[in-house]
Amino acid sequence: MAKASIRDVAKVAGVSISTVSRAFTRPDLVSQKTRDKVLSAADKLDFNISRSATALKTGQTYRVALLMNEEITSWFNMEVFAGLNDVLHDAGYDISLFQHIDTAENRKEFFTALPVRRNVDAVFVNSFGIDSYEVTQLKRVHVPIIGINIPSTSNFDASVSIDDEEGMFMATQHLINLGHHHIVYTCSQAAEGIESSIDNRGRGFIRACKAAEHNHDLQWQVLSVPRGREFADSALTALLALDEFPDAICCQMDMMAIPLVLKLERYGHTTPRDYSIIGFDDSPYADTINLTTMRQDPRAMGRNAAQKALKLIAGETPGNAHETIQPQLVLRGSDAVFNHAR
Amino acid sequence: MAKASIRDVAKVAGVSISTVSRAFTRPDLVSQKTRDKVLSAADKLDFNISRSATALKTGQTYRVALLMNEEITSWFNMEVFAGLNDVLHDAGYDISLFQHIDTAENRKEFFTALPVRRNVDAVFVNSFGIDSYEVTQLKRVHVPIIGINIPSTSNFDASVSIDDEEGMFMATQHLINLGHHHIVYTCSQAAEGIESSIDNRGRGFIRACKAAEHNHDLQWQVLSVPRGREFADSALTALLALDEFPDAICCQMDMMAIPLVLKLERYGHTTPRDYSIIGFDDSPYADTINLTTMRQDPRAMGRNAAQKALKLIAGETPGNAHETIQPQLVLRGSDAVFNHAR
DNA sequence: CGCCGTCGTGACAACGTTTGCAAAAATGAT
DNA sequence: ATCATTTTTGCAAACGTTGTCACGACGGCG
Repeated sequence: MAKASIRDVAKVAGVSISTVSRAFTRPDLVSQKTRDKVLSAADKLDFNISRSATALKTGQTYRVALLMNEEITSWFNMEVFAGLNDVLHDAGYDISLFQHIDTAENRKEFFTALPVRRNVDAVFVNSFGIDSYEVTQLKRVHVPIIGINIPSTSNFDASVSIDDEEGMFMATQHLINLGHHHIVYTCSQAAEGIESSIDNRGRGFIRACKAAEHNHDLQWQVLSVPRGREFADSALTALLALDEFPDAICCQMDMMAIPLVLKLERYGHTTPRDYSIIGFDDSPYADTINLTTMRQDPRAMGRNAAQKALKLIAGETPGNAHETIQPQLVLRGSDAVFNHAR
Repeated sequence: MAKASIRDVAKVAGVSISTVSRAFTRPDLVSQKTRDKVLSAADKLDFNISRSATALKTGQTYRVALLMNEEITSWFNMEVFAGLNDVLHDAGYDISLFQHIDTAENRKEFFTALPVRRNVDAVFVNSFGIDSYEVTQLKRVHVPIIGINIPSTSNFDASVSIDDEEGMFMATQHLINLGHHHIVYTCSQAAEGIESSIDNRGRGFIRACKAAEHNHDLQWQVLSVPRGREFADSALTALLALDEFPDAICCQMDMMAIPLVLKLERYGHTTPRDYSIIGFDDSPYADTINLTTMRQDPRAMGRNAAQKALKLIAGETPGNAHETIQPQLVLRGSDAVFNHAR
């Protein structure tokens, strides 16, 4: 009862096991009448097709792996996951998450043992840098590899990324156009050795500032604080320690910008009255606190990546395998034309 | 090359397939020398044990299902997921998420077809009410069912829940003890037909108020707004429309409290100067905005549930199958003794 | 020197599906 | 009716493992 197989169903329905199999996987190939018999027998016996057996026979596991480095519950990661799930769930796929790629040890172990090998049909690498040895190892799983926000995607079968540098360039330019003279970029330090695509944002900031400093009377600087739980507080302290408080702040991400806005308020710095601030992500609460920010849509990226994966699994080549998406400036209330009167 | 089987490895290593199998699953049973031969052959051939084949043979799928109703990326759900993953990943299990249980249609389909049947070793039901028909159906998967924050858990094999009613009772009592006279409870309306454990919080609020209204000069009311994206804004509007602004607000959840604190500020209501407010969850940013709240630890709940599941899968009975956890009052800065002078 | 226990290994039969091939049944045209 | 199609069905051989059983080698013991 608890474990009926296709054989039992066949017996009860009075047909062969092939017919039962077809009734489930290729219903168009069996007559209406037989299908009904099979289905009701299956219902009676609490039967469903076993995915494991199917996987064994067909070679398709109907699983994919999502590798991630950062905190598993981060807003961005979960949206990507949801996007993948939107597409893959309907296609009959399950997604296994691998978060245990955080420490150097765990990484090493993961890329040596490759536990996903022969157990997934595709691998998604989400938002962390990976060195050439790791890429080489990963290739040994012999399934499509899709990168999401990965610095160097050239080695993967497909990828979708945000244009981090261009996005921050635009954000910075917006601040400059508003007439600000003293802009600081706050970011948390890059992890040792591991390059992340988020680090490109700083480059965009610097490029925009350098491009503008000839024409404008512009003072700019980068404030890099240690990564970890307290990075927003560290940034706050550093900001307040500055000789002169800036008239604009450009944040590496909303998770930096949001606490900053809230806490600076307590020190008498109100936006947009006293300074402009811009975030990056358009994450939850950005809207609530009226934060101007660069929007990226990680869920859409997930869906996009999933579609590419499905194509690759089917043996086709997706149209534009490597896609770069431009983030969009979302104007809200945390920026304003710089008041020269001050 | 891309798909070596245990047979190929056996050939290269010059041993039988049984030995290869044992080298992986019961390494203690094969000699050091043979194991090395096998492992190096496996490495050469890019081989890993196929989970599907193992699952087929052993009857264990090494997968579990996590059913959820609410928005997949909600903080709470993701923390629960992370907690499950903490324990289950190490035990060799993968977690498949089922979010497509949102509309009545999808629910019906899910509980009729039971796609998880024969494909998982356990089912977790996370934070949504489920009617008796659905429970009956779910039982037909014939694997352990573990509830997480489910109103009536009696039908499950195990469960872990927050004591929502008692938690909100405590929160309300705290507000009353602070001397507040006019307390409103803001919540989003319960979904039609589907009872959620979160709805118990309202009962705790009412109970605390009723218990206190004889001794204190207490005025209280429940403000229930339509569910959906805009619920915090609706609550804000309703609050401002009140004849008299309350001196204390009790929120069903942090996601209600946080926007309220931020937006009320703009209307000149500052906490704790003008009113006290208390949340429920201790979600991200609660700390940033200094919100006093009832903390629950969903990640720990996930781990707890996972351990129970592992026991059940192994055929044992977990110690206390049904556990209720008390949330804790986290005192921060959004509450104060009511200033009678006002 | 024979007996027994232990250890390491191999043979082989499952586990529950899918699928190519061929046979049987139903349908249509004459 | 007959024959030519087309639709529906059954047979049987995989797919890649695990686990039971049995066999040989080895060492200790009487």
